[in-house]
Amino acid sequence: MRHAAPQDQDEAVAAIHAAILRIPKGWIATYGQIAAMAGLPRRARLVGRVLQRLDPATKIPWHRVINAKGEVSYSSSRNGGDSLQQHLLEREGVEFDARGRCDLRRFRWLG
DNA sequence: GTTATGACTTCAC
DNA sequence: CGTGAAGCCATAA
Repeated sequence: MRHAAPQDQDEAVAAIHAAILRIPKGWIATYGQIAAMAGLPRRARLVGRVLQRLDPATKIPWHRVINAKGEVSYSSSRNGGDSLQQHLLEREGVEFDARGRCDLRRFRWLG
């Protein structure tokens, strides 16, 4: 058989969603961390791609997912507001720097 | 088929 | 801590 896993990618996306949903409130996780706990060690980019393509009314706490720099990633065509994500995190107790960065070693979810 | 781009990561300077 | 370069993977043209 040539195709052993035709919808393998779909499972990966589902795993990413589950991992993000697993993040407790007031904590944050990086793309690489999410990818790793989802079983995708080298697919941090895939996580970002999934988050950009998910629905505007999703129940996924996408605002808890940030990059390795501890800052909220921004896109040219992101849907919604620019400071929305930071605002949501601040609401959950995450402190942000004046530059829009937070201390990863303090708020990063260990899993 | 190749080339370019992107909600990324990591190392080196 | 900032900037630059290389790496990895999926989507689009």
